Amino acid sequence: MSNKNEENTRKSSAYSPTDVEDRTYAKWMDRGFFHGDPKSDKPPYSIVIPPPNVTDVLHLGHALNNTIQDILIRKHRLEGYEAVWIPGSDHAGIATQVIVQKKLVEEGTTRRELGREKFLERTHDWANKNKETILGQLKKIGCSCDWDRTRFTLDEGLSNAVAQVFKHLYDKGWIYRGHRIVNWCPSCQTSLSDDEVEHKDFDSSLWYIKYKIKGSDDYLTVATTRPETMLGDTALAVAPKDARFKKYVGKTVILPILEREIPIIADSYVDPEFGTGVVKVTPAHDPNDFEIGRRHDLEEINILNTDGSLNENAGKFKGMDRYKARKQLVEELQKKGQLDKIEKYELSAGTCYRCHKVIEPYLSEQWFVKMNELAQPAIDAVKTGQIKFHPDYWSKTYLHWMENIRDWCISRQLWWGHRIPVWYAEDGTMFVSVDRPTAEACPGYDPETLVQDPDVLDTWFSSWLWPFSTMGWPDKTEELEKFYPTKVLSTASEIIFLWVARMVMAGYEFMGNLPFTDVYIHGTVRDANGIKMSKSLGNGINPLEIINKYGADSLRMSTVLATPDGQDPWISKNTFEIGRNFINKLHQVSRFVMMRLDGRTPEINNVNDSDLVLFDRWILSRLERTIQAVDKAFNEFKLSNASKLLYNFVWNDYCSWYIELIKPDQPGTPIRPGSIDVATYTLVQILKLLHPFVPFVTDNIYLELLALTENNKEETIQFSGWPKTDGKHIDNELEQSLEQIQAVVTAVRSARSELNVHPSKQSDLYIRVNDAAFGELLEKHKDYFRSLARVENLFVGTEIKRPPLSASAVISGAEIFIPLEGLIDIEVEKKRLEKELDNLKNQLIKLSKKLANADFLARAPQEVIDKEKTKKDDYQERIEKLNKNLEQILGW
RNA sequence: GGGCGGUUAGCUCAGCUGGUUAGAGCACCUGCCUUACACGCAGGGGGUCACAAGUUCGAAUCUUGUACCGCCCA
Repeated sequence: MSNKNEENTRKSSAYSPTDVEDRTYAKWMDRGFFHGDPKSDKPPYSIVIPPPNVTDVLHLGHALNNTIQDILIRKHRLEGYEAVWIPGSDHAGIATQVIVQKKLVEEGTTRRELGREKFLERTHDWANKNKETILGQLKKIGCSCDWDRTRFTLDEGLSNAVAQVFKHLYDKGWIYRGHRIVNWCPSCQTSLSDDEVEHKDFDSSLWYIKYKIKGSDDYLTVATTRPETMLGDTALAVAPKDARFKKYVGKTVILPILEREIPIIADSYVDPEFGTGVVKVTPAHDPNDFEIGRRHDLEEINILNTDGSLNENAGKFKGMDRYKARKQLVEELQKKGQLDKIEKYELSAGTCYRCHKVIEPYLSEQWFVKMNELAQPAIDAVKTGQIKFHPDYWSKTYLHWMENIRDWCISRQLWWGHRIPVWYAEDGTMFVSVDRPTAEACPGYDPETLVQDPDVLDTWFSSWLWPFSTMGWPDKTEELEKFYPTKVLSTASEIIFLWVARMVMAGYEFMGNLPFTDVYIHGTVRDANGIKMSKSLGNGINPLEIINKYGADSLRMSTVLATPDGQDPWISKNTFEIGRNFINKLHQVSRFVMMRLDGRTPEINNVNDSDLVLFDRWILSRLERTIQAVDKAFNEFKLSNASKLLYNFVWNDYCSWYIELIKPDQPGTPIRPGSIDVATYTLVQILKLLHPFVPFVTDNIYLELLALTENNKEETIQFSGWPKTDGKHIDNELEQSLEQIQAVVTAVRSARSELNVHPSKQSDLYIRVNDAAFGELLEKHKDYFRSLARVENLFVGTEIKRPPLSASAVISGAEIFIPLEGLIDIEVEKKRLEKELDNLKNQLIKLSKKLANADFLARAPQEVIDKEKTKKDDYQERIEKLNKNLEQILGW
């Protein structure tokens, strides 16, 4: 078998995409086809790319996401919109800085040794290199981005936008600086916003620590998941109404080990049901304790250094890592008899979304954005349907977050990013300014002595401006005028909060309008076992590897076909064979059509309705139906559906039936002119419909066809117009007629195959029809379907007699006989008919029961009852005929 | 603990405004290098639609509950 395959591959004319695709893309770029012109009269259609992080090489998730966007862009470009897709990349603050820092360590240095300026130079170099690679990869996929508009979140223009926004919000009182508990990543050594924290479950313990009450031998026992934070305790708290502890409130306990004296307080935050009913209060290391601390005016003792080690407030544990300190501290408590017990406990702890290490709640000075007022218009936009999510259920997730929104911590203790536009004088006076304040802006101070805030802003503080900052905001550009708001934002669900929601808020606040009207949320790519593809697991598939092997068109088509709308696709390497096979099919059928033009000029845009036979009208009907269905799928953002509709239309209707039907009986004879015209016209429509999905192969075939016409100035399919349909070719009756013919063909094929008749053997065919009209239909078109059923002579009529030693088949409205003297095996034929008979009898029993049910007859709509009755009659008739045929066989 | 998805053929998925003999691709079996395509053609086998109860003349489709898988939030 494998030898045979190799042989076939060798002499195969299979489509080979790799050479075609690079050449084609270069031409598209050269001609500037992707440029969106703000001066154009065409209606605008714009998308901004979710900027890939400069740390990311392209993975299948990007391939999917960007294929979706390219499909939408190309579809609308075809439709006559002025389409623009703005590309770019994100500086990815923490992620990038962490990687570059690691490299420095490998080189035996650190960022602090290098200094801020040098470090930023290094990082820019590294980012630039990656940017090139990533954008190059998008080009390989075929993305039709407007590359002249490529932006980077740390661009001068975008940086200016960021500073403007900061000042705007500060002036409005919506940005403030505060001493708050934030999420601290000791590994990345920066704060994180709540949304950058991922909760994970860990097997951990609950430690029960005994605190001795001053001036008594009593102890209060406290359960904690982080015993080392005890060192920062400044109170114990109980529920105000808890009778067990009422007598202790107001007294003090001695903090074990450090021997500090701390008060016992009552606070309604404490849940008397949880643990022992007594909690330790560590205002500097727990957000709830922080609140309690503020209410009771407690001291806030920070015990951690920025790297997660303990500081001087931790006494003898100073300098020790948090986990090492925990172990020693627990041992010591045990020795002192102050550890009551240890219980197993499943702990849900926050981890850093970049390095995945456990974060620490940490008290520090940070910048925050007040979100409540920003959120309101963004909530309304989704509630009123101005912005729609696809699938719709994501709007619930979005609204839930928005309605419970919390202030956004935007400062990061990093170097890589937009520096916070705030300057301080020595006396602590603060100036918020887009650039270093001028002398007028800081009266009484020398601007040169002002020191800028050392921190940078959250990466997302630049990303949330992306839909308009990329178009030149805050300047009033013609791009903004033409292309804002954008149409669709396509992304995975992970960044609905981090990014999508914030863009909506920024859109309303700074542009006074929504940033996009539709949010398309696609699934997350998983491997063949359903595991999320990730770098660390090494189960990812490199899109470039797939492109090299199968071509970008295959990658795109396969990915879209395999991605159920709204669900996670499971993709393995052979998923891509589907696309490859399909593209080859398209290539082959195009070759066939062009070969069979026989010098005719191909029909590109119109078809002459006056010279059509049944099959021609049928494929046109199917075509229009498909166009309508595809349009509907696009309107509903069901791209996978659209791709499947096209796949089926091309493979089944067009290739398997239509092309086979128009092939002449005799090899070498030209195809009927009317039919070859319909074949080329339909092919062109197929190419247009498929172009968004498989841009390379369709553009090339289109141009090959065009080259055969006189009107061959067009250089690409991209602006050639999206197929339109007024439905005038749609004809139900016609489609039914063809289904009848297909039923005959299938019945003959099935009988022959089951009787093991060699495909090359031709045979006669006798068809006894119930009514003359069906007979006429078959008679009239017999030349067309003869070859499909390997028929030599065809006899049709209502009075046809069964020839001796013939195989038979019964379909609705007709009996089919195939004389097979010498070939027919009576036993096999008998079994065949019996099987079919069984099948029908079972169906008939079910139907009869249904029709005997008085309730059914009384309550079901008449239409349904009639349908069932007709069906019953049909089954009964076929059973009778089958019985008769079977009897005849037994007589042979 | 709360919310959202999912559970249909060996695998990945359609079908879900209730009425079809429950479909497709891959895989499998049989035959075929048939005038584009073996990355192909033709034929075939394979599913009590997770489970339970309910609504209904009728449920894969609607309701409720249960189980399991996944995601998000706390």
